[in-house]
Amino acid sequence: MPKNRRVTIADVAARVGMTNITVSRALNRPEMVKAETRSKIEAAASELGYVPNAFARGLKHSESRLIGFVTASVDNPFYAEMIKAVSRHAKQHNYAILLFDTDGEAWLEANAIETLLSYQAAGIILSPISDEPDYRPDYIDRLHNSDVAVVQLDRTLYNADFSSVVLDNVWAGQCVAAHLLNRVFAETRVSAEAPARLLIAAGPEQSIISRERLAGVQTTLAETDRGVAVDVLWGDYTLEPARDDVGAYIETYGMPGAIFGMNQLITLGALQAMKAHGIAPDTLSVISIDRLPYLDIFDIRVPCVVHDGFHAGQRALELLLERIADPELPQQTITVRGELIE
Amino acid sequence: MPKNRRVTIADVAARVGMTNITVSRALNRPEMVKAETRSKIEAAASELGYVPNAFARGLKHSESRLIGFVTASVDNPFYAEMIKAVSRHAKQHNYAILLFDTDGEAWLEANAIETLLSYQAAGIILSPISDEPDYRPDYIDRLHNSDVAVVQLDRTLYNADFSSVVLDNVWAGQCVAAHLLNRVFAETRVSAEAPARLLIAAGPEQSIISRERLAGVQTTLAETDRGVAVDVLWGDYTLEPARDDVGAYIETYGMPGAIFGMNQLITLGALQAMKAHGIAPDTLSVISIDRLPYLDIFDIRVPCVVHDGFHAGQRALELLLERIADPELPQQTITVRGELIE
DNA sequence: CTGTTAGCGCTTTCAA
DNA sequence: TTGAAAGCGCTAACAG
Repeated sequence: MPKNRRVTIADVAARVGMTNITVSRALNRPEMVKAETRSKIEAAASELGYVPNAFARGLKHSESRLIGFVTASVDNPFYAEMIKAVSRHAKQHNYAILLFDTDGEAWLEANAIETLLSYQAAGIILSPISDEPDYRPDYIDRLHNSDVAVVQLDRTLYNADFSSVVLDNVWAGQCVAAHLLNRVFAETRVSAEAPARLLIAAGPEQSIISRERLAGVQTTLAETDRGVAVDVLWGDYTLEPARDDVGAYIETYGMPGAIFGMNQLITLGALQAMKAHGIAPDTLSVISIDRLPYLDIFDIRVPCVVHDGFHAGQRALELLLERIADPELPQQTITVRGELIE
Repeated sequence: MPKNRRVTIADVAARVGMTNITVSRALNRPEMVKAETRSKIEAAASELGYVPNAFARGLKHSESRLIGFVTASVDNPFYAEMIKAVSRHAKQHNYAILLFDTDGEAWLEANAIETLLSYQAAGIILSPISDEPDYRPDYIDRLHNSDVAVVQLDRTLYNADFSSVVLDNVWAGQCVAAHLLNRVFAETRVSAEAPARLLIAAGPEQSIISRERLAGVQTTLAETDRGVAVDVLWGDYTLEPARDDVGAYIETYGMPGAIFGMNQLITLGALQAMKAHGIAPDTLSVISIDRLPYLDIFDIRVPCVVHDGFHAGQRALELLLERIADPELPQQTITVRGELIE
C-alpha cells in the first residue's frame, strides 16, 4: 500500500462540500459553526484520518506549544524526577517537551538553545552545564532579546537575569552541620591541639552551589564553641574524583570525625573509599545531600538532606507558564528547601 | 525594552540589499553563492540575531527533524539510560527529541502519538504502556497509514507490525536458572517429598516479557534432573506488591531456596520483605534482572542479569534512522542480550 | 551567481 | 453561519 498523501483541511472540506475555513472553525471554534455541519465535518475528519499540521499552525500564529528542557544529565535521577514533573504538568497545559541532553558540553547547550529558538519555543527550562562565574555563554543575550520565557532550574548561570528555581543550599549546609553537632560532635570541646575534623567532599571550587553549601556548614559551626576543623576536597560532582581524593585523604591524615558528601555520587565515592580502607559505614559518620536510594533495606543509614525534585520541577513549570502568560513579569527566584532524613 | 519583532530572512536580505532567496541559499547551500555575498550575509544574519523559523521550513519541506520518544516512565533509570543514548545519537544526525511520559495511561499515550503526527515527526521510538494481548490502541492503524518510522523499544505492542529492539528475555531467564543450578541448587537431588523451592516474583501474568523470562527459567530447569519446584508470584513490576506478596509467601511457606526478582523494583521489594522477616541478604540467595545500583559498595552481592540500556537505545535509533532513510525496509527485530554479573 | 513566482497548510481579517 | 483573499517564513522551480 503506497502511503497516502497527508490529508489536509482541504481534503476534509472537499469531502463535505465546504471550504477550508469552515472545517478549521469546526475543529477549533466549534461554537462558530452550525451543529449539524460540525458533526458532518468531525465525522469526515476522523474517517479520513485528518491530523492538523502543527507547523502550518505554528507558522500562522508564530507561537508554539513547545517547551524546551535543557539539562546536562537526563540520567541523573534527580533530574529525571524533575523532567517527569515538568512533563506531566506541561501536557496538562497542552505543551509538549523538547528534551536536550547537553552532556556537559557548552556547544551542545548553545545548539539546544538555538534549536529551541528556531522552534519558537514558548518557554525554556534550563539547567546549565555550569554555574561558575567564568561560564558566560553567548546565548544569554539572544534569550534576553527574544520573547521566550526562561526559567533556570537547580543550577543557574552566573549573573544572568532569568527566573529560577533553586535549592536552598545554605540551609542544606546548615542542616548538615546542625545534625553533626547534635549527633557526632556532641562531646567535642574546644581543643586547639586535636580538634575534631569534618571532611567535606565538595563539587568544583568555583561552583556557587558548593560554596553555598559550604558556607551553610561554616556559619552553623561558627555559632558554637565546639572546635570542629573543616577540610574541603574540591571535586566535580562525580563519583571517581571523590573516591580517589577521599581515599588519599584517609591515607594521609587518617580517619576524620565525619564525612559530608555534597551530592549522591560524591557520597557514594566517599563510601567506596572507606570500604577500600576497611572502614565500615557505621564506624564513621557519613552525611549527604540527596538520597542514597534503598540503603535502608540493608540497614545502612546515611542521613541526608533530601530535596523534592518533583516539586522543584513543578514550580519551575508554574513559573514558566506565568511568564509565558505575562512576559513583563519581573524575574523571580524560588527557593526549595530540603529536609533532613536520618 | 520592547521585544524586537522576530527577524526573518527578509530583514537580513534588506540589510545587505539582496533578496530572500539569496539569503536562504547563503545559509543553507553556501556553495551556490559567491563567497563575498555569503560572508556579507552571514555577518548581517548574526548581527541581526537571525534564527531560522523551523515551522516555515517544516511546512515547506513537509518533513521535520523531530523524533518522538514515548515511554511510560522517564524516571526508571533503565529508560533514562536509553533516553540518553537516543538523545545523544539523534543530535548527531540533527534531530531533536520530543519526549512524552505517558505515566502508564493509555490516553496519554494516544495523545502523544497524535501530537507527534501533527508535528510530522520523522520517527517515533515507542515503549508502550503494556505488552499484553488485550492492549490494542487505535493509533496502531494511524501509524501504519502514515509515513512515520516507528521502532518499539523494550516493550512491544502485541502483534503490531513495527520494528523493535527488545531484550532477550528467554535467555535472561536461562542465565538466572543456570546460575542458580550452579551455585544454589548444586547439591539438590531429585526428591519428590521435599523439593528445593525457587520463588519467582514476576510482572503481570499477561506480560509477554514476564512469560518469556519465566519460560527461560523453566526450560533450563527442565534440562536437569534436579527437582526444583517453581512458585510464581505475579505482580506489576513495581516494588510494593512484590514486597507484600513475598512477605505473605514467606509467612505461609517459610523461606524458599532462592528468590528471583524479575526487575530491579521487584527484587528490592523482595529484599524488603526479607528484611521485615529478619532474613539477612546473605542467608537467602536472591537473583535479579537489572542491576541494583551501588550495592557492591556495601558488600551486598545480588547477582543479576544486566542489560545495556545505552546500547539498546542506540540500536533503536539506528534502526529508526534506517527506516527514515528507506521507509520500504522490512520490519526488523533486534534482540539485546544481557550479561550475568555476580 | 541572483531574482521571480508560487505554494506548503492553516487562520485572520473582512465581506456576504 | 459561511466564504474569499491574503499572508505567516521559507525554499522549489524556473528564469535571467
